[in-house]
Amino acid sequence: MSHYTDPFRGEFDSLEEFADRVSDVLQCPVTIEDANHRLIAYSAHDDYTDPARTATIISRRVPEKVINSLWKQGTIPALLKSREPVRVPPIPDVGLGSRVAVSIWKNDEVIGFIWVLETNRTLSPEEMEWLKLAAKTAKNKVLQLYMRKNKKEERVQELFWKLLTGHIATEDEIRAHLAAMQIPAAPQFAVVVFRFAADLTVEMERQISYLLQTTQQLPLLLYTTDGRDVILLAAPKTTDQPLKELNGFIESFAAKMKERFHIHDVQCGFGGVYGAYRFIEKSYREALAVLAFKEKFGDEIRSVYGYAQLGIYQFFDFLLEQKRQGEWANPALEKLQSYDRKHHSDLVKTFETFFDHNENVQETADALNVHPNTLAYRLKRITDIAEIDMTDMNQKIKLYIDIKLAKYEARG
Amino acid sequence: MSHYTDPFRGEFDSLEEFADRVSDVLQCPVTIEDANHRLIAYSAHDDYTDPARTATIISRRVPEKVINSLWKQGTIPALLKSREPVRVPPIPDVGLGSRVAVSIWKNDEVIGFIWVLETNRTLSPEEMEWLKLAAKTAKNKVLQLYMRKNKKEERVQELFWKLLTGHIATEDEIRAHLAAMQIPAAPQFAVVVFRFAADLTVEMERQISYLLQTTQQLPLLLYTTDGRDVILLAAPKTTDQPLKELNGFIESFAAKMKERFHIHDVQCGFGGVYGAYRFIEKSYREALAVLAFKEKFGDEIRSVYGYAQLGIYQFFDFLLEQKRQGEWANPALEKLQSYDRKHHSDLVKTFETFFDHNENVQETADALNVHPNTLAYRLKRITDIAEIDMTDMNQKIKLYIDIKLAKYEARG
DNA sequence: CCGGTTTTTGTGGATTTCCACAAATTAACC
DNA sequence: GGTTAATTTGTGGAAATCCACAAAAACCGG
Repeated sequence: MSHYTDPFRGEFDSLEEFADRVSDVLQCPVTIEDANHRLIAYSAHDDYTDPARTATIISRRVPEKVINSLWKQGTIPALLKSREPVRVPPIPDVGLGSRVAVSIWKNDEVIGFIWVLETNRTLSPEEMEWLKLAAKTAKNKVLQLYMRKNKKEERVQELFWKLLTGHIATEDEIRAHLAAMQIPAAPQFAVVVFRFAADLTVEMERQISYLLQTTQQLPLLLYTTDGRDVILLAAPKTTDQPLKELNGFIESFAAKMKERFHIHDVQCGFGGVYGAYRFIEKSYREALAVLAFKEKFGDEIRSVYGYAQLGIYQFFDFLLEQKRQGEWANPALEKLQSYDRKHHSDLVKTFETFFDHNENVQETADALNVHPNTLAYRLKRITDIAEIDMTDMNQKIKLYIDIKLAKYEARG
Repeated sequence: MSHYTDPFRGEFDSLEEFADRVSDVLQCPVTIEDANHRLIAYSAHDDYTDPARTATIISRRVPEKVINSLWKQGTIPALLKSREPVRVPPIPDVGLGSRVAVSIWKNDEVIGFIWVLETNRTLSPEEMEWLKLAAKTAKNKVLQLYMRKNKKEERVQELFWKLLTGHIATEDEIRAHLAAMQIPAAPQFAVVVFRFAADLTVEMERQISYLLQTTQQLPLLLYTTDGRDVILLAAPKTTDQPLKELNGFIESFAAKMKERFHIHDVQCGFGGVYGAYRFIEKSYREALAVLAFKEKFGDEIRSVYGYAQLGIYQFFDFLLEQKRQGEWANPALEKLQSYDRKHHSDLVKTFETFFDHNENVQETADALNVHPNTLAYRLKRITDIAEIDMTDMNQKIKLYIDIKLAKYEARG
């Protein structure tokens, strides 16, 4: 094929026009997406599209489950690796018919995709080459869009930082700014922070951004990064169980980071869920607090992400301060500790573990590798030595808190 | 009988001498006690005494169990009412042989007792009259002792107040003062405060003092009063389970106040058990804190006396302060509360009660008058509405604390 | 007042806890 | 090194919890 026969020569006013042209050439419906699978353009005069394409056009983004399938099935990894068109077998589960795709490149980076739906025909090898050519031709247009988006993105990030640091005071002012940036209002939201093992590289940032953009579990209003942190403003859809939603999102995000990009070691915390924008700063501080605690109490609160689930740790900073200045003694704990030292026993740890496991005898015994009766014996011993009443939740709680607080202090 | 034949005429150098004289006249062992059953004097040249008397002389006070028997059996009440001698049948349980007793009066107040042990004889009516006369004669001598004791008592009380208010700084200085007042050293102690319904009357003060003086459950180093408070420095004998000892003492004190003097409505609190005198002030403050909490959380901590048993309430003042200045929100609690308001339900109370009863299903269901399954249902409801995980002690504790804290704030 | 939802109570059975007692093992102290 | 005390493990039966399912009863919005 020579460039003399290039069917995509000439000027195109818009990407829509270009999509139509490609569609004309290949006699198939065509969709153009950016690197994050957001719809950029699509060919209009098609008689047939599959459900996946319809959904993509309606919501202006590829449905997440479709993206997931394409990842699992290997199409997207292939597109990210090679500039060659890739044929995608149908995936009826997600309403995806047979299609051919190619990635759009700028230097070494993929900045978009062209999808061709093979409705009632199969592309010939020559047509596949044309498609490749189309991808090259699309590059500049897509890039312009990219630049515009990036500019906007920068302004949005600046706004986000102002919110995170509490530099915009009134609710109305915040609303005005957000509206100006086309950021939709949300009845409630929380700041989510992902913290990686090391400072983010450009490559990682792209991968993260990709994951976040393609996530549809819950709307993400704002996004920025800071050193090794990725900071989001997430808006749970239900007022009913927002925490559940956030937890689900975080776990799936972490799972995907691992699966697709082999990045482990992602910590995460999110602050309180609030309904007024002026609490963004607070939610951010809380998210950071969660991360700080996770560093100190790694084991205990591994599966905790939300500030609300931090439970008693929420006021540990206060308590510690109190403990340090005042004479905060817990004779019960001291007695147990001195007993442990003297008899090389593990009463404190036993009690702590017992509570860590929700006072469940079986679980605790397993965790400590002892017989349930041993546990019972030790607990009875604790009641005697520490003079605490195991039927009095109040006293038990106090001891538990003091144990954890001592740990916190030691690691402080 | 005329006063011409008064066998107790003349001067006596000491009460010992007088006791011997009475013993000579009545041909029986004689013991003289003050109003609080402390030994003042006893006749020396007796061939036989019963175990109760021996014990009294050895420890310079009547054993508590003997006093208890004499109260139960009616002797002491009788002596406190009438100036007539009273015959006491033997009480073998406490080693008490048959005896005759008479009270020593000053105006309308009993200031002491004379006990005559009927070893191998029974006093004749005439001898009973002599005994009555002896009581009259003893009055002045006993009174002198009383005055001296009161003077000393005043100085001791002054010292106690200095300790309670932290006006003596160094440990050595405190030790010196206590030694000068003949107050024995103790390895550990706590400040105990009894609070009565109204300001103490002279009469009540005497009764309280009587009870405290005759208590031998644990040594009381210092004693004073303040409005409706009686303040003690108590020294538990065992370092092992001092709290148990203190609790026992308090409960028996309250029981006796009720039984013997029909005084109910005695609140009590005691501070931490410390080993250094400079902590007396702290222990006192803690005791007062316990009483303050008991006023607000009457039901919940009815059976709590010790600061150590206050558990989480210990840091409630502090938390409340935080809550009031910062924005301390618990979305979980708020959701529950709003649900309760909307549906006229009792989820918050249910959870609170559940924890008050140590997460015991049966007990809680009884306390709330509902079926155990109802309780289970409500708890499940709570997990959904408040989005808290009932298998996570940490979150449960946080909610519990916030519930109690809200209560505390409301009553603050 | 009706129809659907929420709440309460009931039943039964598998599982767990609780308790008391005892044997076996370990630690501690002359 | 031997003896006592402390700790761990085992056994068995009564009691309590947990769970699923279902029938009442109460509540609510139209």
